[in-house]
This record gives sequence, structure tokens and C-alpha cells, in this order.
Amino acid sequence: MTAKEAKSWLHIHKELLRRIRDRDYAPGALIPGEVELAAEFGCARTTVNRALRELSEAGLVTRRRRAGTRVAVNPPHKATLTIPIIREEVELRGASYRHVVIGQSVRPVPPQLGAAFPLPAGCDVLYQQALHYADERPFVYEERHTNLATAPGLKDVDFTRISANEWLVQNAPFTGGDMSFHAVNADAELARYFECPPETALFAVDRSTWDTTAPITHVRMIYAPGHRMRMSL
Amino acid sequence: MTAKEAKSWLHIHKELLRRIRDRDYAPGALIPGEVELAAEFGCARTTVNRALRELSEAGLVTRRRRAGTRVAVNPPHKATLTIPIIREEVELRGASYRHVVIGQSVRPVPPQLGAAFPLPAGCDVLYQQALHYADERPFVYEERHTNLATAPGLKDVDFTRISANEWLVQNAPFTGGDMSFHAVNADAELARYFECPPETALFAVDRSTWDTTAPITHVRMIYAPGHRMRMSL
DNA sequence: TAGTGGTCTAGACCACGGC
DNA sequence: CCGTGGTCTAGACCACTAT
Repeated sequence: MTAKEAKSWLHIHKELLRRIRDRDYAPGALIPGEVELAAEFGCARTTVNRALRELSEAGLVTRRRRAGTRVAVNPPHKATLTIPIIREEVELRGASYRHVVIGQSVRPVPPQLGAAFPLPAGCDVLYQQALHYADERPFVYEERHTNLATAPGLKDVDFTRISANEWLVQNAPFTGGDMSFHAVNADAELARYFECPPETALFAVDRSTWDTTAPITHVRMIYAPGHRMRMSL
Repeated sequence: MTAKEAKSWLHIHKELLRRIRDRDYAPGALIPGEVELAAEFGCARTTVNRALRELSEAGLVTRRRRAGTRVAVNPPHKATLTIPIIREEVELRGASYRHVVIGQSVRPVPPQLGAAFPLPAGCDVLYQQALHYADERPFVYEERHTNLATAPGLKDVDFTRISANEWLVQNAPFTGGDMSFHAVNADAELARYFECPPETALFAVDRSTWDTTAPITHVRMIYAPGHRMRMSL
């Protein structure tokens, strides 16, 4: 209860973290209120609030008015994953980047996309296939459907110079989206692109993005054999 | 420049978001300083600071002392992924959960884990294999190496009642870790577990966690054919 | 050196939700 | 009802860094 030296919210944050990890504050237990902690640390309540808010956003404590702050029973560990532009992902590995447009056409929206791309049947979308290289080795195969209505100027872009990936990120800001990871067996086409045996297990990412109302783009990216998507906790 | 009605940081946050999305603040451009915005919105600088801090944490703007606040050139989209306990992941799907311990033994740390599990060669680790079921259908195969030194009481746990997954989350808090996703072909053993053809592409997650100094556990989880790991943006 | 963001303060009011 | 967290204020000092 004696006044601590530390005045910054970071110090308080770290100290509270320690108390949670060391079970000084047991899982599920009620921890002291903001005023009490402010008194203990000898700082303003605002400062304690900042520290507790960070803990709350990290999921380590649960806060409710009147009920107080409790240590989360089993902290839902969260990982943040930054979704890179493929060119940057390649260059980050110290490799040179290049991409090739395999195919491009305007066609009706394929029905199998379904809820992943909720556009009235019969609407035209831009379909693109591309292969991205890292140091001249195939890195990821990309298959994309883009809503022509939500991406003005799309038809005038020279996609041999800038990848669809990169152009859309810079020119079609989205308000929402979802993403899923899964594994697929290489078919004949993919086996040819990646120069691997058919049936090789490949890591795949599906991503849909939309503006407030309409879908923007749906993309499937299939990575070269052995690729890992890493993240830190 | 006229005073706005909105006083809350959320209103300011939304308004600034709109200006960025609508290119009122162009990518790379310098946006007004905190004092100027505070004057415009008719609120305290602290409130503007809060709104800008959220934008900064989301990666939409870059802030530097003296240099001011700039709109990020190409916003690095981030997704947060919550790492569930397998039982919760199953029950969230409305399925019943069950798990079976396939094997358990103490053995020297396998060298192929390498940097993923930095323990002196020759140290003993607990090796476990388990199969998790959703509605009596195999859901995920788990293969785990756990450092006996950092998990006291591990040997006394009845892992047929609580999964290693769950016990470790609740009893071995970690300070750091990493995770990677990839795809593997089913070998004979996995094909038998999942009742699928050999070579089927399976989605796999590797995860290592450590305390301040020593590694705690390394786990590989291989999901049933067709599994997708979803997240929203 | 001067301007910008980062933080802290002491106080205040309000919203929510156990009691 | 009333205690708790959520937020806002007006002011202050400091840290960093472009110029």
C-alpha cells in the first residue's frame, strides 16, 4: 500500500501484469478499483485507467461498471497478424519480386463463390490469375474476382506493371472483410506452376473484402510447397 | 473549421476515418495537429489525442514528434486472431467435445525441433499425442513436447480428464511465443486417424511458447480434412 | 531551438448495472 | 440507489526531432 516510485502507466501496466502472472491476483478474482490503485501507486486515476484499459484490450482482465475489474479466468490469447502486400512479403525475405499475369477476363460472377461474394447472379466481375515470384521461383498463385462496380478505373490499369493485390489495397479501401486459411492438394495446373508433384499439400488463403454495402474483391492465394505463415504471440 | 457538435473521441475517430477513406486527407499527407483539431472539434486536446492514438494503433496514420501525423501510404491491414482452446473451438460450433490420449512418454528432446524448442540436447521432455473429437468425428490431431522443468506438477495430471492444451493454458502462463500455419500431406498414421486417403492436404498449426527464459511447450496441431481457420478483418 | 506528440494531473460528470 | 468504470477538461511538463 505504500506509494510506489513509478508514475507512468507503463510501469503500472507491467506491475499489474506481474501480479496476474504470479497469481498475486488469482484468476477470476476481483482486483482493487481504480481509486484504490491510484492511491497505492501515488498517481492520478486517469493513469491507472490507461494501464487497466490496455490490460482489458489484451483480454487479460474483464471490466464492468459497478462490478469492478476481474482477472480473466483463462486469458484468450490473441495474435495480431499483419496482412502484407505480396511484393513486400517477398522483399522482406530479401528476395527480388516479379509477377506475371496468367489470365484476365470479364465474366459473370461464378455461383460457387456464394456468400463469399454476395453479388446478384449475372453481374460481371473481373477474373484474374497471376503468379508471383520470389527470386525467380514461384512463390504464390493468385486467383481473384473483383466487382467492377466498386472499383472504378479498374479496367484502365496495366496489371503487368502493378499487381492487382497492390492496386486494390491503394485504391479500393474496404470497411470490412474476412479471411480463412486452409490446405489444398495441388491439381495439375498448380503442380505445373510450382513444379511439384500433383497432390502436394499447399497452404491457401481466401480473402473477401467489401465496402459498406457491396463486395469489392475475393481472392484465393495458394503458396508454394512448404510455405509457412508466421506470427508472434 | 466551425465547431462540431461531437465531443466524444469516438465521434472524432469516426470523422477522421471518413476523411482518410474519402481522401479528404490524402495518403501520405500531413493532417492537422492535435491543437488545431481540438479547436475544430471544440474539445480538449486529450480527446483528439485519444482518437489519433487509436488510428495510429490501427496503423492508419503514422505519428512522430515534431514531424506531425501523416496518413499511412498503404495501410498495413491487421487482423487479430484469438487462439482458442480446442474444446471451446469445438463447442463454439455446437458440437460435443471429447479427446483421447494416444500416447504419452518421457523422452529426450528431439533435435529436429531445433530453434522452435531451444533446450539443451539430452534434456527430457514430455511427449504426448492426442486426438480431439467433435461430435464423435476426429477434429484435430495434436502432437506436443513439453519442458518438464517449466511445468511443475505436469506429471501428476490426469490428461484423460483435461487436455494438455487446456491444462497448460491455465497453469503455465507464457510471456512469449510464435505460431505458424502450413499445409501437410496426410501420412499413413494421419490417414488412419482421419479416415481419409493418404496424401490428403491437411491444415496444420505449429505453436511454441516460452516463459521469460525457458521454453514451455511446442505443439503441432493437424486439423481434419477441409478445415478452415476463419477470422474477420 | 522551436514545434509536435506523449503523458500526467486533479477534478468533474455521466452511464451502466449490481444491490 | 449508488459504486464502479468511461470519459472529458484545462493545464502542464517532457521527449523527441526537423529545421
